[in-house]
Amino acid sequence: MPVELRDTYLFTTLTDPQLEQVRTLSRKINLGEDEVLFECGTPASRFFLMLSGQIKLSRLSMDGNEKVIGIVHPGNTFAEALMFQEQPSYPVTATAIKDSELLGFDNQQFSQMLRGSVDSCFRMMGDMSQRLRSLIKEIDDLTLQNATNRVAGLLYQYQLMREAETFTLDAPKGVLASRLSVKPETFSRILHHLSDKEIIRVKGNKITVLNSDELRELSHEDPFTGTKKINIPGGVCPLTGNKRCL
Amino acid sequence: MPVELRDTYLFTTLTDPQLEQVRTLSRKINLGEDEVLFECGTPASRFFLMLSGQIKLSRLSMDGNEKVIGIVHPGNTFAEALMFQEQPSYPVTATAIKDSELLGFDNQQFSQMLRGSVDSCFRMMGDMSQRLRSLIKEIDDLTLQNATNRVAGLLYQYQLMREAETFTLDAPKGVLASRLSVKPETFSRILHHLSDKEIIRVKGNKITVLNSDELRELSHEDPFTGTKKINIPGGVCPLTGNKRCL
DNA sequence: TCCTATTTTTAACTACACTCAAATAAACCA
DNA sequence: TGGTTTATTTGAGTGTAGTTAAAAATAGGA
Repeated sequence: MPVELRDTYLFTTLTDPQLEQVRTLSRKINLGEDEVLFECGTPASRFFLMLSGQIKLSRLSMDGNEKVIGIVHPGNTFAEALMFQEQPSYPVTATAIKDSELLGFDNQQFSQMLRGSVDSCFRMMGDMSQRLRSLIKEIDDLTLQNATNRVAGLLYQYQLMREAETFTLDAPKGVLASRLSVKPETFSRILHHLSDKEIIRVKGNKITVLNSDELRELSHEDPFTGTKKINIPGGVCPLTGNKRCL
Repeated sequence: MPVELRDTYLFTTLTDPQLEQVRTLSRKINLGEDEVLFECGTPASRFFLMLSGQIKLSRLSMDGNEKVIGIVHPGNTFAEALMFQEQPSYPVTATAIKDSELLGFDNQQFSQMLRGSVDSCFRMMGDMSQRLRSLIKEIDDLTLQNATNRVAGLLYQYQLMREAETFTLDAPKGVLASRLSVKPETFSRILHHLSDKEIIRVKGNKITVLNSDELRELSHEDPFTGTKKINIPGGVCPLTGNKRCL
């Protein structure tokens, strides 16, 4: 199904004329695999809505190591938060990892339109708030969880999203590894290890979850809220009866 | 100097009557050292402005490890982004590490006021955008920089902010260590090591920078923009002539 | 289909930062 | 002031994930 402008989180509160205005501001962009949309450090004048394909957002360290900060899927917008900075520059490089179609929106013009719609401002703020939350979770993962926890967490998320025991990893393992801040070799070893313990079965990029409970346990995620379990002294989550959750 | 409401980033665009309204919504809060303002996972109904003291924002892993996500200083607001979530709950625990005074603002009421001021919405979005950027930098630090780089980065930031070769670490070393996701022992060892190389001199919590260039080099920060240097294939930062920077 | 290029896996080894333990230093309070 | 607690430092040993290298599997093109 094609992505509809009005179904996009950021645009749902717009009136028809506003939506039409937004449509006229947008420019269609096509990217081939491995093509770069923008590079880290360059001035940011547009933000984007994915229509199809897949894009990775990444940073490169001085010694040449790449860290994938995020993977963008159809229906998602990205780089919109930069609109509100003085002299915005992209903090990541965006590279298509599949042939992709997207819409680009001019920051200035969109910002102008936002001024006419407090509702859209609130949408935007909800969106940014969500992103902040997920980045905090990410920092939590990086600092308080080990590599196995993170891999388990990824697989558990896949299982929840696909609502199936068997699913396909939709990005190359190397990219997923970098997303988790783990080397490809380590990622491979961990998958193997989880196989040995009969928690999952791996066949190429197809994964079957054999023991979902154990996987969730390893991922330190809360079953009900789908969020990270964290230890609060004496605290119990009012929703789940589990230890209090984020 | 006491913190003035109208000098606070979030409130500077408010009109006098709006500011007065905000003032009436605020409630003064006093915290003693080690007192907890809110706990991770509890429902969030207010956000805060620091007037004096110091507060740490932290998370606890299942096995009891603490990670300090941030340290809040007078003049800063925190937890305001939660206002825009459906059923907001604090993603961190806030604990005073010095006796502190703050103002609490009711989310509902403040949100209502925001609807009357697009300018303030834009302030808020600028604020959140900034926070997003700093969290991305944080993830960069955690994944692409080693412990020494991070400690050097912290010291370099102190030096820039204080505009002095000699400065005082304003939080216990253990807290700073956790802020950097490093164990206190490792933090201590790295300071010692930097002393040995005559890059800094350490005397209790007083640090003197002896070799600022070397410190900056170790921190991988860009001298001009004050932001992280990252490697972009073939790219040079137009501002600094350095490798392109974030 | 073969051949090449890329990705993934396996294996042996290494190192950075952690753990554990104890000594020292600093802060706190009676 | 002395005595207790807490924070910091130092030392020795360990483990997790990274590095290096090479084999195996997979994908892609002629």
